Amino acid sequence: MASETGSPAKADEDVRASADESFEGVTPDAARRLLLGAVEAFAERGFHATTTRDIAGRAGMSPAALYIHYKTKEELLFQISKVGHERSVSVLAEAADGGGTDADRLARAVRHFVRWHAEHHTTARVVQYELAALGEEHYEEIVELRRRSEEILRGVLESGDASGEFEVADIRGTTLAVMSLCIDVARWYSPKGRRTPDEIGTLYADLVQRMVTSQAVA
Amino acid sequence: MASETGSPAKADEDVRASADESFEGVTPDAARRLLLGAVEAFAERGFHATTTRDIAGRAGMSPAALYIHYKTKEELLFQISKVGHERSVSVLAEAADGGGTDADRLARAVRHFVRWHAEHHTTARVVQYELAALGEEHYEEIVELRRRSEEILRGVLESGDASGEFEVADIRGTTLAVMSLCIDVARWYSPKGRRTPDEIGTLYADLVQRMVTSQAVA
DNA sequence: AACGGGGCTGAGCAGTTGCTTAGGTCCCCG
DNA sequence: CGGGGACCTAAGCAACTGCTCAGCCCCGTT
Repeated sequence: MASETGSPAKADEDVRASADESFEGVTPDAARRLLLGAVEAFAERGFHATTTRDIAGRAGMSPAALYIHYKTKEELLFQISKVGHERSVSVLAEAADGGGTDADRLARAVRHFVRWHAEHHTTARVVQYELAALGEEHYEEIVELRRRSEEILRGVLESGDASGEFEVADIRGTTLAVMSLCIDVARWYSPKGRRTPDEIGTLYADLVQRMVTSQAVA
Repeated sequence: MASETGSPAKADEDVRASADESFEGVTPDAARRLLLGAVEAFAERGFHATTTRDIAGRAGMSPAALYIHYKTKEELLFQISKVGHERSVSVLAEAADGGGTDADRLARAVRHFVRWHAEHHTTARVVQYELAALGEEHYEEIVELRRRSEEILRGVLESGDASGEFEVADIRGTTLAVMSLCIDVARWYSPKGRRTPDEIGTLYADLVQRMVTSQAVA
């Protein structure tokens, strides 16, 4: 907020810290700066309330420069969504694929997934809450990625349930609930809060663990 | 776990029922129609992507008519947010205040809160995800209401933890998690889905129950 | 019948939006 | 040296935005 006339040399570390290293590979440099500016702006104000002038300004460029690197404003959102989703899916997949019991895999998956949503809450907010602004084709492509993360999680629950390690009455519903829990972190997390991303991840992993474990009957 | 059936299927068969009976008291009629139109539009496209012309159109009126009943578009959002929050807080409070063990109170609270978010998902979506578009003063007022619902839930957890009925390591964190779970229902729920609001409420109440209960040590 | 006022509309204003276009600068290649 | 492509800007267009205003209709009161 309040950086309309900010010095161009300014918040490079700021942007990098809050807005992600996931876009490191994007070239040329100007295209990456535009992406980072867009992530920031979309997360702060939402897609529709963000102007192309704002995005270009954050990247230290004129409004017209945006259209050299991206066809439309929506394509900018799509790139963010795509890269962000790919990143989060791969975080989840890696955690769930590791060895150990199904309980281990589940705990690791939740912890890492949550941690990603907290650490990259700026990107995650855009990724999770601005989907509706995507064009139809782009939307379909993203939905496919989301299906993947749901399937990964469901796979762990099914495996644990089949082996008797878990006791889950409604696997699909529980999967959805766990996803909700993790995703919603991006909505409320603030680096100023009292908990670190890792602490939240650990807490949530524990809560989820309890959700799927059979209870001592009172 | 008293049976609190109430009327069997008091669901209004009106198609508009999805858009809420919470605004029944709003008069005159035109003002209410505008509110309902705004809820629909905001839920579909988001506040910033919705035009005053769209809202007025849904209410069957000319764009200018909106300004007879509301000062700005933002005030429309504020009214929706306020009424919606008041409604959801009162649903939560009523459920948590009822008798029974703390486990009963918690289960009832989650079930009713979730059910509200599913049944009134259109309103809930606006209420929960469009806050950022509110003006500063209005925003503060709404945040206060949200604090209330968090406190109600935390109260139940604290009570159950103190009495030994629950075993919660991190009460604030768990409160937040439960709130997340319930609220996020509004984001993904669709009446076309395979689950009824009541089924989701019951499932979630069970999941939360497990979250706060001490585990059988394997 | 005359009045008055709330409810509503058609027309439109000033400002903003996403995006385009014509032209400039730089640097790499021959 | 000169040509060409990548990159960027200033200026601006057409469309749309939230919102206003003069005036019309309708209805209960006098």
